[in-house]
Amino acid sequence: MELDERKLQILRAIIDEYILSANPVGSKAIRQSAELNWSPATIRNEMADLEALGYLAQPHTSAGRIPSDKAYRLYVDQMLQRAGLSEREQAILDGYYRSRIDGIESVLRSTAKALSEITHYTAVVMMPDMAVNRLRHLQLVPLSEGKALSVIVTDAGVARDAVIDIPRDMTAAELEDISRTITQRCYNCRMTTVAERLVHEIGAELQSRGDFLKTLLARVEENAQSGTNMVEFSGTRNMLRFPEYSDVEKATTFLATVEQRDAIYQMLRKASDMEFTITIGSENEQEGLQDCSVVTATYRVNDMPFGTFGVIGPTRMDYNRVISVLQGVQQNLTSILQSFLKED
Amino acid sequence: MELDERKLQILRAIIDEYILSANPVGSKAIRQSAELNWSPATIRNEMADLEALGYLAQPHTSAGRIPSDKAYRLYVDQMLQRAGLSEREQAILDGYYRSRIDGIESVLRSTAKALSEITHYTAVVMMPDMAVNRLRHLQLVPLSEGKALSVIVTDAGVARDAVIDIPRDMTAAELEDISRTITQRCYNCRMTTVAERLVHEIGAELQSRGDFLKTLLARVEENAQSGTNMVEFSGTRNMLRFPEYSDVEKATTFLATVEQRDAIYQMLRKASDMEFTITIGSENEQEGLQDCSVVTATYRVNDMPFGTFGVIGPTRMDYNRVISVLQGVQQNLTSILQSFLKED
DNA sequence: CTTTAGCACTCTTTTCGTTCGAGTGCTAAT
DNA sequence: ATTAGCACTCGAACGAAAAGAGTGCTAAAG
Repeated sequence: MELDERKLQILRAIIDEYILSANPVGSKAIRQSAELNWSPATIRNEMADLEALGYLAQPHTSAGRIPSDKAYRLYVDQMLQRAGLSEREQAILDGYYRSRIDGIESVLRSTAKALSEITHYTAVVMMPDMAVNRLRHLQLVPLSEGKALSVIVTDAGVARDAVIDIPRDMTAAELEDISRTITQRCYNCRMTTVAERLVHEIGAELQSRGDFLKTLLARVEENAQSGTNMVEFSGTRNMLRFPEYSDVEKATTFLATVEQRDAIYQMLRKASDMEFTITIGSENEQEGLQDCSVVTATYRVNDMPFGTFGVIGPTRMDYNRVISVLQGVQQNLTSILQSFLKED
Repeated sequence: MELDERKLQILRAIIDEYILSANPVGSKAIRQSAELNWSPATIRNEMADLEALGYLAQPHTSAGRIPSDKAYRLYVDQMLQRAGLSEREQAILDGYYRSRIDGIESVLRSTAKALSEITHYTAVVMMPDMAVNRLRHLQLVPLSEGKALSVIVTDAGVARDAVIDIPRDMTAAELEDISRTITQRCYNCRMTTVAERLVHEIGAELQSRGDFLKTLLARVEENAQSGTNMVEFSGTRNMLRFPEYSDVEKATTFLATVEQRDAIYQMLRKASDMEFTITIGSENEQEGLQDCSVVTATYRVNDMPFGTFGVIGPTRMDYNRVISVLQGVQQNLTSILQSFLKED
């Protein structure tokens, strides 16, 4: 049995309708909503076939059909219709971008908020991954005896800080000296290579402080990739509006999954090779997202993939709109970040 | 009609029971659970009195009584029994504090997580308010033509950064120069006075860049108090577990209120005068928290109030435990921060 | 005068059977 | 190959009845 044109049309109509209503859709409903001119009986026959092929499922004998994950997969692979941002959507986005913007992270946070407001799903953004960026400045600021704050600034305009231990006899001047030396020597090095370079080139120069430098490097590296707080959510509560989460139990597991930021971060990292990804229901490895779909987009600066953001919603999410919105936001985001960071 | 000893005992028993069960409590239930030796009839009479006095309410004629906000107020004012952290609770807290700690903000985030795990309510922490802190370092790092990143470090070990516009002809050396000058001149000034001082003392020195300095100052000031992301929540989903939020509608409004971070931030700021505050139900000004109670504690470093954290839960929260936990956490937090930042 | 046993009453919650309706699969006619 | 017709299935909605929890009041007991 093959998927002929009619079966596809019917399947599509069912998916469209189900996305809209969240209710199992029957043969009559389809005919009306999609203006298909076959009789309900014919449609029923086709639906039985589609079920046998695994594209549809029936919650119980006397209910309509709901699309399976396999159906959504087909839908997004073959039936997607991309559009741009609507005027209203662009306006919302602009609104967020017009407000105080004081760095990449705040742009990204605003992006998350806009995304969740526009789509009414849960939005998630990954903060830029420092590993691919280049060092612009390292500053060690003395705090108290034995403690200092290390601040790293990258070419992407991202700063990260951490309290570190320093030898008790280290002076402010010495810290300043180390800061300057490292900054000069490693200027424009990728964060991943700062450590090597330091060991090779500076070792001799600052030899007396070898031990300290080693721990410092370890901290810098750790700091650069620190996964905590590397992912920001917005609109998690939107999920509660959907009938699939009217059961508080389900809503709670969803929120628990999301509060587990690490897992989501890993997911986005994996997605960061691809310009777009769509992961449907059971395709999600992450436990607790099996009833969700995740759509991601990766933004770039100077043609380097920079970070990933996305939308999480029920499997019956409006893929057309979500993909359109993500694409639009991706463009907006790219151009804003570009204006921050144009190569000089 | 007065509140004699018996009425108080009964009221207390009702509150204790209601906190535990969330169900209206009747005259029999009380007698059993609290081992009060009056007959149900007597207790009923007293309950009628307590209702007349406004301490109890009846959802409907044939139900038990539930405590009013007024009752909780009496309860927390007169009947609170503080205890320390239990061993289990201290262990949870230690667990969070043992993990990567790379600065005040991460300590605070861990605190929020621990608090929500320990209490099973929603925890909230306010990030330290820079206004009271002193400048340790200001660094301007060039990013691209016309853009730089300004980084401020305070004596509290907190760094804030913002992308700023700079004159197109400004060189890296000049930026470095300005950074050094400001750092030297304003070292250990309160953030609130940095602006003044700059205008008075440095104006002459860096006069040619007067305009730039003015905008820079404005940005610094704005940056120091920037309210965004100044408050961190943990365990908002815990609220869904409580029967008072089994209605998805209510849960949604709660989450919406919380996602409105500004309002909560203002609330915590107001609470930051007091070592502890307890705000019960309708006492909350914030719309959407009328069915919640908020308990806050303020942590100090070097005897300066530094920031505030707290717990949000249903009005029938376990005030005894929450206050005990907050007190314990406050002590732990104070000693950790002190170790970071001891005056030198 | 206070306390308590007893009881009728109220109001919600639960249960259970019935009906209703949406949708199906099959059969037979077109 | 398509479609009209029809019997059948099964959840959702409804409603009456029963159960249950708790009260307020009255009158008796301490």
